[in-house]
Amino acid sequence: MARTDARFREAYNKLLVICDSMNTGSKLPSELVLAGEIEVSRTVVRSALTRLQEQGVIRWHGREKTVMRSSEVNDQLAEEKEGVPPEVLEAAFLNWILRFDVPPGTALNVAKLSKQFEVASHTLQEFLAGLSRFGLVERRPRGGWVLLGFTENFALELSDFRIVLELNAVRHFVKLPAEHEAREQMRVLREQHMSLLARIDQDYHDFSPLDGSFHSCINSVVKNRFVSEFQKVISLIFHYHYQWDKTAERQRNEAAIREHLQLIDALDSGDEARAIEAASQHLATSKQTLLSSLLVHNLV
Amino acid sequence: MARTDARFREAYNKLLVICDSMNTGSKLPSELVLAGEIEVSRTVVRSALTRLQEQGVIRWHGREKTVMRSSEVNDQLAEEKEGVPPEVLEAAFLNWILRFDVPPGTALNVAKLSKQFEVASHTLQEFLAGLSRFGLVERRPRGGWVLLGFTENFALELSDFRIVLELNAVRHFVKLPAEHEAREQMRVLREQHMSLLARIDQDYHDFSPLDGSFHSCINSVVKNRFVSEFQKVISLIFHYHYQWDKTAERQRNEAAIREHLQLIDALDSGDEARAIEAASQHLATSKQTLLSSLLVHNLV
DNA sequence: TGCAGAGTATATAATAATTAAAAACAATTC
DNA sequence: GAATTGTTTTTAATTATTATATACTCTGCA
Repeated sequence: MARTDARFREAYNKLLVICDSMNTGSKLPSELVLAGEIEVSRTVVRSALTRLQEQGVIRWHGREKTVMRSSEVNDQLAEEKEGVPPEVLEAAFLNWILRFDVPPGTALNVAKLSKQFEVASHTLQEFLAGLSRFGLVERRPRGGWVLLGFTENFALELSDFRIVLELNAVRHFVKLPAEHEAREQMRVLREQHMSLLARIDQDYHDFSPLDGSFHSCINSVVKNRFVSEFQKVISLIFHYHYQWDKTAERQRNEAAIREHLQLIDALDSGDEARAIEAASQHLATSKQTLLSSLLVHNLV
Repeated sequence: MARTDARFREAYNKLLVICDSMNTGSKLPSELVLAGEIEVSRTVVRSALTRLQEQGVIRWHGREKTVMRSSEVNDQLAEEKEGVPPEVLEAAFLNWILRFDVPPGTALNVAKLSKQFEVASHTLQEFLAGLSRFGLVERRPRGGWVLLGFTENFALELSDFRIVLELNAVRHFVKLPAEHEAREQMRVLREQHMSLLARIDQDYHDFSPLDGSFHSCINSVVKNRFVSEFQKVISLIFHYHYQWDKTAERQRNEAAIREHLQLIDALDSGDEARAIEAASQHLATSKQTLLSSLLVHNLV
């Protein structure tokens, strides 16, 4: 077999529905109209029509396509489930590495991984090629891939890069007018931080999503495809690691909230130097947390 | 045929040489030793040995491999040429886009392009997957790729990102001790700039490589895999565009040299604010040049 | 018995071949 | 002559095949 005929099956079933919606004896529209309706090419419509004629649902002669009977349940062709979208694959892959603590230097087996993540092997191949741009995996001379990160160095460089990007975002942020959307959002975030701080003893687990919203709000002011692409990977990695290292989670989160509030105030004041100072402070803490979580993990 | 047997052919030819270096009647070493010597797996050695026996060059029985005759010219198997290394592919691809002015939105045909660049189609596939991380190409829903850049927006975002990275590098650079390798290099670059400035009227073409060395010297102080990866693409794109826009090249280059010298002095002084100021100035000019070169080109 | 090397089986990844789908083109009908 | 259908060509996704790598078993000798 070559590729699957999922597209054909889907088109066939949709055509059945169209036939049912019409009275027996009436004529179907032209191939082009049907193709437009089902959103496939004429070729697929034609092969579906051929099958319909074989099944006796229609009589097809020249440009006359007459509906002969309404469809039955077993006329339907079984449709296969859709493939996994790339973002899900990315999350699943990173999750796998972090959760099962896959060591750096591990050889990645494309065939095995593609089964594990339930994607076509060439999809995974492409995904790895993309990741190799981030230095997370590397192609071996004659076939195969190796996982390079998360070494301490990788975490260090990632953190440093994050700091560069986020300080840049802060510089943009302080220059925004008060009525800007992001400023609005930040005021809401400020309230949420205050609220969480008041009930930190019980609800310190709620910090992780708040942290995510906070940082993505800051970064949202930089409209840059390169930055966004990186931000996606960075936030995933930080997110997973935070979930991981449970030591002193309450204190850690409380301290982070206070740092966030300081930064929010600084951003509000429009004082760039102060904002950079507050952001640097917080990002340095974040970096330290990531590194120590790696260290703790490697000791286990 | 499936994959090429280049590896086998190479091994076979190397084995012929080894046989020739021994006297007729003497015994070859073990399979494992031969494999180690030729740097292939035992499997390949064994299939080569089988072929050698078929050709009557050796007699092989159990662990006895006796050399029967010395090789003739037509015993040699023709070896195919090596594939294209990935950096060359990257350069060739960008070159193609920029030189032939491939418009944004162009559908990329993997089969055709892989022939054009003389690489395996899956090599190109992987390469495109990598580029998609930079937002230069995009996968279409059902197969195929589209070229997204170089639109004006792409150039803008690229320039902005470059500015972020390079200002960060400058911040690192000013903190370096006087005896640091990069400082040393910068002193040499300063001389080269002065020298070129003196003979700018004739030799203004020589600026492009000097510009490349200058910027890569600055960026070399940031040891970060993410930064380096981006820098590679960025410098390629800027390089190509500069070669392109020939309007006022002499004046443009002279002005750039003066800006470089200002930045070198500022870096030398260790005054961060001054260095950032000089770098911003130069990078802004650079950005403008890139944008106007795009504009000029689109008018043609 | 231990071990070095030979033989065998299985796994993996690169590529060719195949096929579904799309698009381009030509022919036909109203 | 416009719309529609029939046919051919092109394209890329996926499978099948094969070269290569590796893991494992077997054998002969010290």
